[in-house]
Amino acid sequence: MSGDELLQALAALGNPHRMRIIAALTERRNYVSRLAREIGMSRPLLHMHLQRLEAAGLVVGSLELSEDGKAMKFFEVAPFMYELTPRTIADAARTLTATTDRQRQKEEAQ
Amino acid sequence: MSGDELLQALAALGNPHRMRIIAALTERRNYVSRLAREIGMSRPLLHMHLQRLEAAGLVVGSLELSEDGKAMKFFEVAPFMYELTPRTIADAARTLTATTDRQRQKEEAQ
DNA sequence: GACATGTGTCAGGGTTGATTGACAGGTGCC
DNA sequence: GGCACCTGTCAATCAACCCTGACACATGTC
Repeated sequence: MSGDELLQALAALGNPHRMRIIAALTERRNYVSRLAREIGMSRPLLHMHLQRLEAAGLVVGSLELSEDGKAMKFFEVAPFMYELTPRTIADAARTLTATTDRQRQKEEAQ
Repeated sequence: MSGDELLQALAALGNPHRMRIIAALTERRNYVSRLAREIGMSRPLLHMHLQRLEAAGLVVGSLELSEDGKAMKFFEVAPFMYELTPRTIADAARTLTATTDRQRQKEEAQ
């Protein structure tokens, strides 16, 4: 596992809304509109958070067609297991390629 | 461990600079100015990141006096161990008290 | 006194993230 | 056609985060 991957996962999990989304999807897979109603979040906002979680590989979504022909995007949690200790963080930091935009700007300016 | 505590730790670790800080302090304890030089970061910026890490309980700092009388703040990593799985995240989410500022604003407005 | 080292903090500006409301498109049903 | 449900995205706004430069204070040395 690369440091960038762990970084993305940690950044995605470090948000109360996204933690609650993981909790909700752990109980059962769900589609966007219903999940938004259940956890009391606007649909565009939930959509954004799900994108971040999916980009981090923590949830997976699949567009399915219900029996009555409606398109419904179902999400479920991806099985993951990260062990966080000073050691694992240090190892991951060594493989970090992610330079911040600010650093990139500086390098390009030279 | 409370959900808020885990949330703060994850938010603190989900940043490349802070991951590198953890990595550097894992090798040896260090004081702020020297650490800033070694990892190529401005001292005020490092100071801010160290504050966040300390607030999350991931590092501990102690103000010591060197032999020549100068005050030096040493930091070292605190031993921690978090196991991240859908289950642990879901459990932590259940004990979350952290409402976002936006939510707090709404509640106060009612 | 000037200089080097260490500490901390502050205001300002730039970038990213969070959030909402409105819009577009699709299907099936009455 | 109108309504109910589903999907997506967009602009605009506000908060949060990130970052720098400059300041103030302390100590020891030349």
